[in-house]
Amino acid sequence: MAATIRDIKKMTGLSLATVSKYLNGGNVLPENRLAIEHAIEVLHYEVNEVARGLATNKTKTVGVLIERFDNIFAGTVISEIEDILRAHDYGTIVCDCRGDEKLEEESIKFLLGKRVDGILTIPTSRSSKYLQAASDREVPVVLVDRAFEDRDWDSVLVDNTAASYEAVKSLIQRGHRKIAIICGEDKFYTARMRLQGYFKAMEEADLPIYPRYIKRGRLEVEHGYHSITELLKMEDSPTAVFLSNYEITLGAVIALNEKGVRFPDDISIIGFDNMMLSQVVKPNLWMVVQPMQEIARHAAQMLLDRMAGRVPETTEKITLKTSLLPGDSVADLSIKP
Amino acid sequence: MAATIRDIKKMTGLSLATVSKYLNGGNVLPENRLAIEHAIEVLHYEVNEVARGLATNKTKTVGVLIERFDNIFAGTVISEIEDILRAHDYGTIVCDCRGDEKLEEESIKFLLGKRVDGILTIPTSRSSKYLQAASDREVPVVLVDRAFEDRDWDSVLVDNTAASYEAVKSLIQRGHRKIAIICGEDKFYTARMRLQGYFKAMEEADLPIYPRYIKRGRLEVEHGYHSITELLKMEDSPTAVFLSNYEITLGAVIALNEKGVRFPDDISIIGFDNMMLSQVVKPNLWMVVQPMQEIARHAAQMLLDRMAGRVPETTEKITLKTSLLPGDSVADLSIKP
DNA sequence: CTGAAAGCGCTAACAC
DNA sequence: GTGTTAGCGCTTTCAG
Repeated sequence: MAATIRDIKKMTGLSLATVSKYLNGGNVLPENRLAIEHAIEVLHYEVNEVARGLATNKTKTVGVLIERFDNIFAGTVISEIEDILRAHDYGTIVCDCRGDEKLEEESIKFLLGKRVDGILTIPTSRSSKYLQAASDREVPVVLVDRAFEDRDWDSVLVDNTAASYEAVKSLIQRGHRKIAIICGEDKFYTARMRLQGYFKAMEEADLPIYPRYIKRGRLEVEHGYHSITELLKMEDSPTAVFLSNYEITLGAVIALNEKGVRFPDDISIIGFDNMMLSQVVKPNLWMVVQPMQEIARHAAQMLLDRMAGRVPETTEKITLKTSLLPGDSVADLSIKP
Repeated sequence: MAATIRDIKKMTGLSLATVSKYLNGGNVLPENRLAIEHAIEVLHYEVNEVARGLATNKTKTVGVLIERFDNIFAGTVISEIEDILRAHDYGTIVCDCRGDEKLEEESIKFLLGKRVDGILTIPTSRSSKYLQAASDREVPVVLVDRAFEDRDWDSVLVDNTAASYEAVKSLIQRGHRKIAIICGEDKFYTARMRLQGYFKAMEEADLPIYPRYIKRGRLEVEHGYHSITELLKMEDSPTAVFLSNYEITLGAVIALNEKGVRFPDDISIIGFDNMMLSQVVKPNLWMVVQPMQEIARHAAQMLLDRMAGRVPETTEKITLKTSLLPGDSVADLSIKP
């Protein structure tokens, strides 16, 4: 059996309180300090975090709830978050809900049952109701990437509207007028924002908005694949398509490759979220890139602050900027009118 | 404050033992059962897993330690593992060590400090020494994807030698004789095994093995990029290259694209690990594909068994088979001699 | 089947 | 600065 604080009490002749105090960084006479350190060494003592958790009502673990793991955005962000939290001695318990709203709600309950000290989540549901349980127990929650409209929460987001606006604008500047967008369902915050950016850019340039050029659907490879296929089949095909999410981008590229449709010769495209993909594909893709590390850093820090009791008057919303990575997947129509 | 077992004791007039027994699925008089259930409902009672953990010396959490998260293989496997474990009421605490052996050892200590009931790991280090601490405390460990030669551990692997053998053999069958391999450093179990498969296929076909065609290096995009660049620069360039890992594949494809080297016209390639990539790239890549879901399922189940005390006489090693996904990235040299 | 009581390993008053 | 003591919320003997 592992050594306990009592064993080191016996070995040193000190009291539990003194040992505990040492363990928690309190002041102890130098000689006692040495004695304790010696005993710890000899007995291979290590704090039992569970017992400490029961006594302090803190588990030093945080829950991370996301849609799925095998996703470049989530993977990178979590990787970074985990590192930061561990450096602060927090463990990271992960759950993925696979886009299932019911599972998402259950996962919160699950994490709460594990008594996590805080929760970081990239929401799937449209409503924040599933977070109520955490809120009820005063477990701090920080939203990552997506927000809710039914209630404000502490969150770290990117300016999705601007991201999309700039991408579409750069298409317009290169002479494109028939521009399509393949995006997510309206239930996703990010999808709505990105569509808004599209509208803004089109309106600003006085370009007509055709509903047939707006392809809403699930944020999956299939949606990108089928939507771009449909766009290509139209009599009045767009000259450019904005692929407003990673999976969509992947699906669209696969479809173009399969059909032998060349970009930018036959159609121009701008993708989303994965710098690496931009280079793997030939010609290199124009890409909207999110500052994943920064997102992670801010989110982790915000949660750390909340857990430490540093709570601002109102909810805090941090919005970061995306960048637009140029490639060779957009034709410049303005030079040969 | 959240309701405790004592509150429901008060409300029902029953004893702690009875309530506890109910909570743990024991037999209780129907009327008492009802009373307890009512109290639970009213008080919003939920078991405090931390207190339970202290009493039972089980935390119902497992630690997962991997090299990195933003990696298709690890991401997919963990996603699956987490799902299975959660269904059994286990939480998953993740750590990534970023390929740092020291961090890897510390992470085990960290997980042990969190009192996980078991550990699942894709090792980074060459020696299993870092797992000793877990072993000492009799915390079950299951290795995923990579094994050690210094000691046997329970593990779920794939037959890497066969995977590689088949890939290289399929190149040979298509008339290739000058075949290169870009692989990982010898310190990685998987790298050694994959190289062995290459040797086996070459020897079997009586083909000479040139050291200059064997490019060992870090399992990163850069290694793939630079190695294929060097191979192309040789006077006596290989006609085919086996890219024995996902990052290497990515790097090689990027390099080929950048330099305008066409495959399979200028060089044939077979990649590794990501079906999606196979389709994103044009022409479609030949790919060695690992059964990630199966790996995850077996690993999770094995750990669940160990934690439940089902321990076999000797260590258990499960070896799964990979498959070879055909594409258009390999030229058939045998038809135009 | 139920109850009383001890204890898991640690923290946190509170006295000294 | 140190020791005593009383819990944290639950499980688990052992009687009844």
